[in-house]
Amino acid sequence: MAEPAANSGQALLFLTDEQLRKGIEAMFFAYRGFTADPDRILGDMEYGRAHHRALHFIHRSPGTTVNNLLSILGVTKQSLNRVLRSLIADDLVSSRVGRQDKRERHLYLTDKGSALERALSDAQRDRMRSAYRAAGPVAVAGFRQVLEAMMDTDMRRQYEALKDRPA
Amino acid sequence: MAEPAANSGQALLFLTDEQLRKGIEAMFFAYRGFTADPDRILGDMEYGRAHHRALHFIHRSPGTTVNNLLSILGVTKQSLNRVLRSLIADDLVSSRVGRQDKRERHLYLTDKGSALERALSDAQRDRMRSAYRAAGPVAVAGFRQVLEAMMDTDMRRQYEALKDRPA
DNA sequence: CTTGGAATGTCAACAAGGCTGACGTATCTT
DNA sequence: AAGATACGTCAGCCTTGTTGACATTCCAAG
Repeated sequence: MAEPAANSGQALLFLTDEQLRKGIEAMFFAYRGFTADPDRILGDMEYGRAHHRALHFIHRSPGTTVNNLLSILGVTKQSLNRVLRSLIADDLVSSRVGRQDKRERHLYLTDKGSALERALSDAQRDRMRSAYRAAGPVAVAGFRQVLEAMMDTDMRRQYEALKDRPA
Repeated sequence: MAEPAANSGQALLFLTDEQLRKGIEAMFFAYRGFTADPDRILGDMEYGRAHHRALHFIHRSPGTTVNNLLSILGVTKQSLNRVLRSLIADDLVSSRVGRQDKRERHLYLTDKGSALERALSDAQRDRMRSAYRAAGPVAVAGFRQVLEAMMDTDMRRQYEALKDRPA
């Protein structure tokens, strides 16, 4: 067990290795569910989960730059570039040269890209909604609290920056 | 917004698209943190996340068969086989032909395998523990509830089967 | 007892999507 | 004019997913 009996030994049972292991396995199985629906939709096309992530965050922050997206997704530019190239080639994403800084490319979803993004996020949201509904508002608050505490500080900053955006 | 105003319009604010989106993004960023520490350890070796998963579940269910592991991990047997082959070659896992059914291979961790499994799960547990501690027991209960509701039914069965195992 | 089907596991080859390294180009900043 | 920054791209590697083909073993029907 992880905790010494020094801590008045009663309120800390949720920190036992056993409880932590259950949390770890719950994370593993739940994440599979979390990605399953969009993956199913994408499986029929030439795209994958990486494309979904790019579409999601471009949707969230229209006009974002490549560098910005890079730091949110936490991948290398070569990796992102491969994805973006195909999205742009297929007219799901448009890339516009920056007005102030012409080195930057600002990314936007096209109508076609918005449609796919919506289909994917609808599927994912449906599952999330039914999980939320089943668990109830108190559980949901706890869910978010634990997840936020689990992030790296850098990621949490990215997350917080997006969190309370208008829409 | 997702919910019609029909539902007495007050207790269901946690089911708005906005709230669901935050949950989705929290899942994304938290999962990165969740895997970051073991990944860092594995990055220095010739192994990856797939090896970690195999070690974890063999540790959990010593003597499990390949087929069993397959259904837990949700990958094809060919994919798992590659991982197992290297783990066996490096003497982290031992594979014994079944006594009753000689088609089956029963999998066990060697001492070396146990040591690596422990190192990886220690790292992951440390992060989980500090997240749990930061969020508190009520939040943790909610966390688990939502995750369980998010799983596919098949996965939930796998999860439940492991959940209350002795050790 | 034999034979065919089902189940288990292995090997081979391919694709997606990460990674590093190196380089070119345009643009901004000093 | 020089250096830094933003972006794109080529080449090559690794992990980890996929399908297809095949060997072994078990079991049940004839």
